[in-house]
Amino acid sequence: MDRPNRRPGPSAARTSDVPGARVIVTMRDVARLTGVSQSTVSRVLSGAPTAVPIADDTRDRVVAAARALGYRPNPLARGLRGMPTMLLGVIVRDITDPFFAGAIEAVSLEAAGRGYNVVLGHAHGRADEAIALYGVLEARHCDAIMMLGDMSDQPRLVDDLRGTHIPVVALWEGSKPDGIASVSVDNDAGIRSVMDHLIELGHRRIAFVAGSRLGDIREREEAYVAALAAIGEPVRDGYLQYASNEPMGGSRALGAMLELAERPTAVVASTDVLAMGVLFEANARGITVPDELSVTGFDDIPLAAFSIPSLTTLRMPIREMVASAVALLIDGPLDPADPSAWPRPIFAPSLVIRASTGPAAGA
Amino acid sequence: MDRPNRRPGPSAARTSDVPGARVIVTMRDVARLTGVSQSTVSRVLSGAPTAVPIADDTRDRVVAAARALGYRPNPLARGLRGMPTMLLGVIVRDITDPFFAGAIEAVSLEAAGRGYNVVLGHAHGRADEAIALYGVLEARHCDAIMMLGDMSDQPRLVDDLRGTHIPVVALWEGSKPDGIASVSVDNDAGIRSVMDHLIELGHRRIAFVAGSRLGDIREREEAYVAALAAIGEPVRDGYLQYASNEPMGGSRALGAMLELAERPTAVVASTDVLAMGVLFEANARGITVPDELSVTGFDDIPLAAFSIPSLTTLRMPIREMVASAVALLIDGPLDPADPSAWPRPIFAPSLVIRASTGPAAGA
DNA sequence: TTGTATGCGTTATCAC
DNA sequence: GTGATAACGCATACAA
Repeated sequence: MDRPNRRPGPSAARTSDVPGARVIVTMRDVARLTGVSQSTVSRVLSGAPTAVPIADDTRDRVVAAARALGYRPNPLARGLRGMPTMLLGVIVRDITDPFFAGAIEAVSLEAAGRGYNVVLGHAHGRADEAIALYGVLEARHCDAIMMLGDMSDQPRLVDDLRGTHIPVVALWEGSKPDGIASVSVDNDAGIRSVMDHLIELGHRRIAFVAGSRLGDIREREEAYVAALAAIGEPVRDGYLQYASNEPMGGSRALGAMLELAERPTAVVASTDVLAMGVLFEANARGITVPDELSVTGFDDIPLAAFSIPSLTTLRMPIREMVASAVALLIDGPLDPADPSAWPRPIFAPSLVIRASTGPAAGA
Repeated sequence: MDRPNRRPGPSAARTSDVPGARVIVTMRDVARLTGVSQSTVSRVLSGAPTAVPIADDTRDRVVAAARALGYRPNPLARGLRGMPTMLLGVIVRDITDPFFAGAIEAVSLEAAGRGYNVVLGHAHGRADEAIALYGVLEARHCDAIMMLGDMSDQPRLVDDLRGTHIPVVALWEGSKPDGIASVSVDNDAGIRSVMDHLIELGHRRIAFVAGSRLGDIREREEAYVAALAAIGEPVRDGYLQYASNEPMGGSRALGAMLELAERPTAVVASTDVLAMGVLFEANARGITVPDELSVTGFDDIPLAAFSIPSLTTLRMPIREMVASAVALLIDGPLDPADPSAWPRPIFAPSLVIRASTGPAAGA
């Protein structure tokens, strides 16, 4: 006999206890107070619609007692019994990326609307890998898991996920199939539309800043190369810069580009955060945007409309994508037996033209 | 006999199963395969240092079997037994605030370092209130709870928290005592130091933009008023603007201030996000920062160094504060019996002078 | 050194 | 209508 839990005594949970040291009140406590059996209490309190009819009188008394004692169901016990935990696991690479922060907000909202809570696992960088997430996963303590961003550089994690028995869906992992259901954005269409926009403005010397968000970014990069090829332009030396997804990355990338003999007249950044850095660096070097240099981003983070000048970018349909992912997870037609039949919705971003793009100098 | 869990049969969890439909393997499965009892498996696998000695041979076989079967401990069951869940509950008002995003990152990192995972509860706005957090709290399913930002406009939530039996600490709630342990920042000292900085630069007509982060913001506002009083300046009409904590808020606030007959020469924004909006609006109206207008923020979010011009602000010692809060929670000297003895550490922000502040025009 | 038995708080399956 | 009772997966007091 052992009782690791603090529990002062059998007749605990009196109204006036040591303040701040409230006690765990279980169904048995409620049952004792009501004078019924614990299983009756369960029937009343578990919310199971009407498994069997219950006397109104009994029900009322139980409810009253439960309230009086301050009864709270123990989700651990419920979970152990196989009930849904109403927890949605979310694994994200980087919370500090405003884009993902917005996505988390959207997930959290969508989840709340369905009565779910969000458990956030943070995949900070490669190093910590699955460690930080282990609990969240092997936990199987969430009813479903959502991955935000491409984690394919963490093979162990992806394996773990694939091996789990609860539904998993990946958002923004890029649209390669890897045995995980996914909801993605049409990066190719997005980049094509900014490129078209710039080309229409007369730009030909268009550079690109790739970021560290992996899957999505790679697709954007490829789309950039393809779009350039489509108008018969080469990817000039130094026009394709790789940076970590921070303002500093964009700043450095532009710095490098400005060293070039043939400077670009436009820079397509693969994320808004990078674009912010590009704008900053341009300003620091006395280059006027958009007169001397056009700049575009991707994501349309909240601050994109307030950069100087405001940023032309691609708006991500975050809410729609998140809603779609949550639906997949919860209303879940994700038949484990046939992953090839899983839907893989793809959403289109929309071009938002603001003040950071203009006609090419001398066009 | 009921079994809500999917479990194909006793000898399940074979290596080659239906892919994607893995099975739940328990200690009993491991025990059966090893030929020992479930409790021996528990002793080996639970990691309890050396409750009692175990034969090396047995241990090895158990470990091997566990690995072969892909055994994962069930945290629900562990939790039910009263073991720590290694979960840290974090409740935050607004993830999309880059400051809080950074804080969450810090918490997540600090928690991971101690083997904890983070469960995020999102307190989006007043409306959803405790609802979204209910699970996280009454759950008592986290070992400890951390509140990020002032939630005092959600009295029900705060009550729930105070009534809970696990340690709770509030970060950035402002330093008013309300029966919850807290770690806060010295808003007064912070604002005093920017005000001193501006005053030294010759500014007298200094305006303030208050934001919606409640507790902290109120203190900053009071400090602003006090600092002005200290140099014998009144709070001029329209110099104290209230805005929601978004760039647009700052933008509108500056707009209003520019209508005034006596325009301010400096604007102290209560957060960096607001300051971004102020910078944007100033630029939109052709007002040069810092020549015609000095602008300051509070928080030092990552983008603050990359605004145009880069923002003079107060750096929040996030990591130190978070570490302190986590220590309080986990190494926890939080005696429930005596809340008045709880430590309430206060950290000082440091002034970071960048390009958005300069001498007052005509000084 | 290992096995047996018990209980954590629930839900679900029986009887009554 | 309601009350016993058996699990859920795990950790431990106790016996062997």
